[in-house]
Amino acid sequence: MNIAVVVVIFTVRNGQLNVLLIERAAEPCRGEWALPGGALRDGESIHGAAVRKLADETGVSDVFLEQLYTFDRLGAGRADIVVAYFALVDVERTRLREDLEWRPAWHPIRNLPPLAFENERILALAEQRLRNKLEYTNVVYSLLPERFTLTEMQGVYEAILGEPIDKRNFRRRVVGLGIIRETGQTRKRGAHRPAMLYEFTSREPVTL
Amino acid sequence: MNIAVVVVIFTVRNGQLNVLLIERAAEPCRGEWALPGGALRDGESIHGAAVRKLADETGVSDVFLEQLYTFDRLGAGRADIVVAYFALVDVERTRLREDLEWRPAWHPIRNLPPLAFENERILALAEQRLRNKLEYTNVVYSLLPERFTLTEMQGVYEAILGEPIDKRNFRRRVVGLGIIRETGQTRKRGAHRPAMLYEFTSREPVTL
DNA sequence: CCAAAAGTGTTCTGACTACACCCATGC
DNA sequence: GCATGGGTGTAGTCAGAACACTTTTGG
Repeated sequence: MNIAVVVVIFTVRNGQLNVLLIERAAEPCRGEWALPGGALRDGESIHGAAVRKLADETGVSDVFLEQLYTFDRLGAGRADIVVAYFALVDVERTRLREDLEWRPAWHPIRNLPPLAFENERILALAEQRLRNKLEYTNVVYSLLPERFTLTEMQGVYEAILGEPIDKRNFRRRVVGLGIIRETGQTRKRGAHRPAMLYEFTSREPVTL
Repeated sequence: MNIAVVVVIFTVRNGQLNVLLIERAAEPCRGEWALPGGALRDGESIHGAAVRKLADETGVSDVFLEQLYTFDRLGAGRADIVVAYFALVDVERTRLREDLEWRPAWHPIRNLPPLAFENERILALAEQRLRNKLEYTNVVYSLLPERFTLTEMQGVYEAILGEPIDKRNFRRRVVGLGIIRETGQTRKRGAHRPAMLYEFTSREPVTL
């Protein structure tokens, strides 16, 4: 039996939800795009393999990473069983590999190229799970830098949910839930009024 | 790589949440109890294996069955990877095998024997998932017969959530959500007023 | 003075909670 | 007539949704 791990790595970039894909340089499906992944190494746990893959592709490791679902018989893939994980990263912290052979690149989830190995199924499930988790957990911490403005945070929610949110209701909710707190510092950016900087009260996943 | 499937089969019996366990007749862990499961057969999908295991042990097949989580390195088990499923059955429809070698039996979840292969971890996750699903899906359909009284349905909720529920609020909620409808028929049982029989509007899992 | 983003309150509605009594039946 | 479970209504509270204007800043 052949087991592989794939990782759906999400980020928010330019106000859009993006996912990391890799252009396959080898057969099968050369030239198509696919989620980063690969076989388990000897003695490696599945979670360990997901952590490794994530770090390989983005250089980050202390982020939200969770098992998503286990598939079998995906397309014409080599693996019989594929354990999918999903991760959330702040795009500013990532350094993508500049590999000629296996090019990684961010793709807006609303405008994907054709994918290999039925990766669409995995992505659809991951996106749905992400949307759900936004509502009842603090996972958004993993998509933002240490300090951020409420407007930036709201932008992340809007990018993922795909619809505008009322500013005042949003502020009330997130502050009221206690997932963030004021730092007391402000940031000026361009010709704007300075904005209060916030931080997360917890950088571990918490169910609200 | 060695892959196994296990199935957490829940039912409600005597007002308590129960799970189906099997006493192991073979090494390793002979004499301990464990969740039903086993290796994948040749050419079988993981979902197919879960369906087969469920049918083997209970005789039912048209019930709620969903993938739960994928574990690795569980205890001293034979399999490297264990894909866990969970199922909900109406105890009245089941026929347990009367096997001398592999005795299956219902166990109240609040009073379990020692389990093999860290099956406690799987059970804890399954129970939590079940409680969550009760709140936002109609999965309870799979724990009740075709026709039932509201009191019976409420008893199932109370058994799973482990706390009493107000009768009037419960009725308002489930009827208001539209997950059940009146059949127009009533049932008399003992020295009681006849009770309206209800049925589920859908016997497929539905997210509310 | 203008453009751009930050910040701020109130009202309405629907959902959930808590709570107590009468009814139909079989024995 | 009594024990058993079936059935019903109301008031209070809270969370979420809708909604528009003023402030600070840099250019």
